[in-house]
Amino acid sequence: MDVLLLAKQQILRDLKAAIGKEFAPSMDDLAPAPDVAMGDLAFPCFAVAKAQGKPPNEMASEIAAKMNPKEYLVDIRAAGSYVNFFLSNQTFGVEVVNRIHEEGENYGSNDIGKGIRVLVEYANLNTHKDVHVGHLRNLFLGFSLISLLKANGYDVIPCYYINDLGAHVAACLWAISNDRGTPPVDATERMVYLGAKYAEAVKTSEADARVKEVISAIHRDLEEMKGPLLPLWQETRAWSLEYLHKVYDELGLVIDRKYYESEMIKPAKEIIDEGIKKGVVTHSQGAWIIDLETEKLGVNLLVKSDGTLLYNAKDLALAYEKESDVHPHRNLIVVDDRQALVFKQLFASLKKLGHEKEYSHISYAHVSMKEGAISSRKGNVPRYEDLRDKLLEAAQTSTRDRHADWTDAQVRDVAHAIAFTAMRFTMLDQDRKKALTFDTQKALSFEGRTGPYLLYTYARIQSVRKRAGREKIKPEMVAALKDPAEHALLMLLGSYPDVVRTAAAHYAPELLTLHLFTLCQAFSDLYGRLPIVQAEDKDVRAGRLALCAVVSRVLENGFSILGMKPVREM
RNA sequence: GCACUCGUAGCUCAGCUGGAUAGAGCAUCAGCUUGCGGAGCUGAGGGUCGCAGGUUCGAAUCCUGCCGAGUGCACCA
Repeated sequence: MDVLLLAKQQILRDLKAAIGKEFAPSMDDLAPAPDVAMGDLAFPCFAVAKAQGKPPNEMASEIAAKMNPKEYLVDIRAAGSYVNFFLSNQTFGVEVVNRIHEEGENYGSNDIGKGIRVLVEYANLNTHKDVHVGHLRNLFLGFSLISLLKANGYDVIPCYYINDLGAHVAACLWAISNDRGTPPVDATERMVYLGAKYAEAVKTSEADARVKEVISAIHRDLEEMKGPLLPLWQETRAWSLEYLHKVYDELGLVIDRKYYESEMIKPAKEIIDEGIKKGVVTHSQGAWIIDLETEKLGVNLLVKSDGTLLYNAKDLALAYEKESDVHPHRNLIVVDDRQALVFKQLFASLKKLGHEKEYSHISYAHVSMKEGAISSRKGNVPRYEDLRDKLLEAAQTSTRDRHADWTDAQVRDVAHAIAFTAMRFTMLDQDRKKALTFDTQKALSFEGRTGPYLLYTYARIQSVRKRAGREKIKPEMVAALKDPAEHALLMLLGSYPDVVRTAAAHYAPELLTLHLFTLCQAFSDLYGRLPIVQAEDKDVRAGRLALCAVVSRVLENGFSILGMKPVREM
């Protein structure tokens, strides 16, 4: 049970007793106080004052005078038009620390989503294309949403949908088939090669309509699984999938089900045929469409006039496949916001076809590099691997500088954790609807509000605990703590379950990164000013060590949701 | 032109469904180490919350209009 929630319930009960029956308590009535010195939770008296025809500040004094601090509360004070409540370290603090100590890795989890199956589609990369930094936002966002939903008790099934057969593949194969050179063997070089060939094909076909015709014919052949380039498709597809899986593994992504666009062609055609019979799919300008003008969504173009299927058509099939495979209560699709209209069209089209299920497009804005825009048509695309290697190198250098005595393996492991944490944190620590500017210099600096800062704080805590020796943790000793920094820490620890809840409800992992950062700042404040192992008072020392243990635990739990791996030393 | 998203400090961003003096990181300046890890901590300067109305006891937050930026709008994915 969430201790903060219990405390809020108590305050609302007490408020009702003090105000009277006309007051209908709601969790929204309690706001956080602006400053720890003013209290922990605040009740604004404006509404009640108005109802009783009294000035709000008088109302606040009156209510405060009627209330007595007990149970979770240590003090109640009127301040202006607010009644401020101070939570007690003796009761609230001890209980929070006890809960964390007892629940361990489950602290922060709840079962709100029990029995609700959610299918999360993400990591929809393409074959025959390289992975670049923009994709990372999708991968990390998807991963953290999956673990957030799991932490809230949902039955989560992650899947990906890979486009292994589309116009881009046909174009790429055309360029390769014209290439007299020998394709590279190295996995990375192969991806760069495929990307270059694709860019070449786009350039040529834009200038020459005949080339466009040839590529279109290749596409038609592939859809029917025939033609001279089929073996090349199979081979290059295998290169790509091998590479993509290497990336997914490296990033620790979880994927339970795998869908491929090449498998959607047949079912898509069947759905279209059925749609034609129903009169939902109609012929227009040589193409097959679903008219969504009445929904103000334009037209959903399914089949091009050259007879090949568009991505929109195959998405219809995917929806049917996912439904029959998994029977989810809710579908989340993590795709960037440029496809917002496409998804609105998809959902409206499904509805017209009689497929009414719950779908949400979890959109996010694009990633740009501070150094310049990302464009797949240009050669300056920041490749995922290039960024990763740059980060790894920087992390190795700084780790080596700090630990001349470490083995190469030690340095490598820690540098790996630091580099990947830096990447993940940067990609997640922002509202997903806002365009993200990835600043390599900033990411490499590892200072301030960054993943490495959180890791560093965690490592310092481990160091303190190691120094303290193997002492039994005594949660009840936090009752002895008097400093505002210690109290602030208890509040942050107590509100962690609420953050896990809210972050999942809003599909907003940045609420979690923010909370963890704030927790680290609060700990650093305490660490800088107050002795822990060397505290003179035995109880205070035990209380602070208990705090170290539970802060450490909450950081681990948060890291785990975000996919960040803490290190004990760095 | 229409639609969606965004406009908060020099820069990058918080500010959850309206609540007290709008916060953090970076950058700038000034400090802190014979102390548990300085990838840290403390302090200072820096804001007409794009603009104008409206709703409300109360608006960065909700509504309307305008301005600006990004993205999308039939054969790319």
